[in-house]
Amino acid sequence: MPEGDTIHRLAHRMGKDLVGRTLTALSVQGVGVVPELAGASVEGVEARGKHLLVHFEPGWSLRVHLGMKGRWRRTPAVPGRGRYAASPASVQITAGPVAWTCAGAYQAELIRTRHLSTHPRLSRLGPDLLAPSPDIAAMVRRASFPGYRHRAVATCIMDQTVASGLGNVYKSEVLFLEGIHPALPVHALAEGALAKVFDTAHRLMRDSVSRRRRETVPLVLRPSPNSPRLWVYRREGDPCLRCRRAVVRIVQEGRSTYFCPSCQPEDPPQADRKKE
DNA sequence: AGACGATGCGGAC
DNA sequence: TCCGCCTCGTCTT
Repeated sequence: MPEGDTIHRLAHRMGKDLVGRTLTALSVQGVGVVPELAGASVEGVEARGKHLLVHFEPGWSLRVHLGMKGRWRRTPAVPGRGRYAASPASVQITAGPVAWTCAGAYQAELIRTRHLSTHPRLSRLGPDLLAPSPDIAAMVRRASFPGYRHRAVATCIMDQTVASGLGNVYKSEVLFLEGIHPALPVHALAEGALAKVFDTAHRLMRDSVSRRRRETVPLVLRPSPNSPRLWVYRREGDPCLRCRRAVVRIVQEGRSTYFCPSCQPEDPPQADRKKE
């Protein structure tokens, strides 16, 4: 489930495995052999939004974006007998006793580390919601750009150039926790509401990374082990965990959004409703 | 066994 | 705003 929390969790695990080690082998689909990388050491593993970066010692970096279907697996390094050789891996990093193998990545490329700051994808990303203390004011500013203010808040907070790392699951969960109807345009929100949305997103995703599990409903509110771990996501027709009213699913720009019509009213009294 | 839908993204319209 | 991606887990026949 690759949203930002998944990628940051992965970067942490991969970093513990690889940082300081020497490459035994590296293959990136569609990329020829880079002679400089033979025997290179891994300097760092980093997540930026939904992008994973692996930095190598002679000034090269690997950038991988999983898209919806990509997956990483940690496997024992078995020389000459890749377990996943049948389905060509997007990426395989082998160092010492372990290999990290990625299948089905949306994008994978090797680039010069010094070119990262001008990379067409990376340079457009909004501040990372999983930074230790994310620049929320900058996110709010980006969401208020002309042309963005009239978009539905749900669509806006998923835009990776506004804030990076948030995906379709947290989109619904965060708006539920903030009591905001997903179809409201950004300009209709109460003062400070958007900043609270991003702050809540930061805390939810940070907790997911540290707990190694994506769950937004606190344990004390879950009577049985089978109780839902998410407030509204993928719970269409099921009772809202707060008010028991049926959760609704709408499609916004081709993506499902789940919300509770009672807890997230379309006409919140606190909203600034001035006409434009 | 087959249908369906999904966590994301960009290109076409 | 819609669709394709050719992948994979889950649900239905």
